Amino acid sequence: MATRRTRARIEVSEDRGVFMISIAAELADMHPQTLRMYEARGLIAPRRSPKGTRLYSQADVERLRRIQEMTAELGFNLAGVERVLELEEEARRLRERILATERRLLAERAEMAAELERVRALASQEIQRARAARGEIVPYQRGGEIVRISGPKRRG
Amino acid sequence: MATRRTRARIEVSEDRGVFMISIAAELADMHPQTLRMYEARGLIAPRRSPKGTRLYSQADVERLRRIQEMTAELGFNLAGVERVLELEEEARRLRERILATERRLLAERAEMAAELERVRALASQEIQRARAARGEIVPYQRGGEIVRISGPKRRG
DNA sequence: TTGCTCCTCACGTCACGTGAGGTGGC
DNA sequence: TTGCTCCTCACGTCACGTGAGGTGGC
Repeated sequence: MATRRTRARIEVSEDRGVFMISIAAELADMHPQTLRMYEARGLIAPRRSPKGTRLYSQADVERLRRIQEMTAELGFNLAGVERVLELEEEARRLRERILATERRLLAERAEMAAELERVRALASQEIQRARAARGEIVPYQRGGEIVRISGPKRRG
Repeated sequence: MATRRTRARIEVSEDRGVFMISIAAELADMHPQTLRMYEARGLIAPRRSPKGTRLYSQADVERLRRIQEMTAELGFNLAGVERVLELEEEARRLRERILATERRLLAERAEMAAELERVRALASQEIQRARAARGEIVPYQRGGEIVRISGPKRRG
């Protein structure tokens, strides 16, 4: 194998427990004891090593930072933090649902427009066929008539 | 005027200031001083009489009850209460928007179905006209041909 | 005068964060 | 041994609720 010139950044799953409590506390700018307290209150649930040591994931640290922001900067108590986290999650889901519904609206519009186009084309064909019904040859310039969606109907 | 047998319930606008602080406090199950404190913190804004007496509306009392629930039962502090009230309002607006978008989806579907029907009817008419073009009489039973939305096209 | 209003100040309580103290395994 | 982990207990601080105290107008 060739010698590596650049170091690859280690890829770690967001949910994998990788930080022991002292590291997680430092990353979240909290006291380690505070993390234990939050766990006792059910605000955070780090994994444990086989020996019982807490292992915090990237996502855990992210959550801790959000909690830190709410308690230290915004002044919420822990009961409020729990509810706010729930409500923000709910708002996120609602926004997703709005996006999905709006996308569906656009998709159905396109679908219906295509359907209308198809129906118009078919109608045009049928009219051609009806005109040519008795073996007559229909001149090309008279055959381009199209049925319009709306507005006054055109007469040839 | 005839004597009234039944008393009409007095109709009061939701936003009209009608309760003095002692009444509002009793209705919200709070200490009057607590209401003054909440006002100082910007959590509630009762109107004032010309003399300066606070006048709480039905909506104010409703809001106070919600706050009372959040502080006394759920244990939020006031910073949390403020944020939760905001987020609940946001969730309410998002849900409204979902309903509006879904209603619009249904309306557009109906509109497009009607449009398709109109185009099909027009096409049918054109075909009739084409067949009758040279003064021929088109028998009624052959004239009912319709352009189909989808599926294999029918041949007469 | 009584009972309300207005206001400010102060105290008690409780939640929360953190420090201490003692244990155990790399 | 050092420095981490685990745990429980206890204390300091701060927010919040409420009581007290003094004022003023129906």
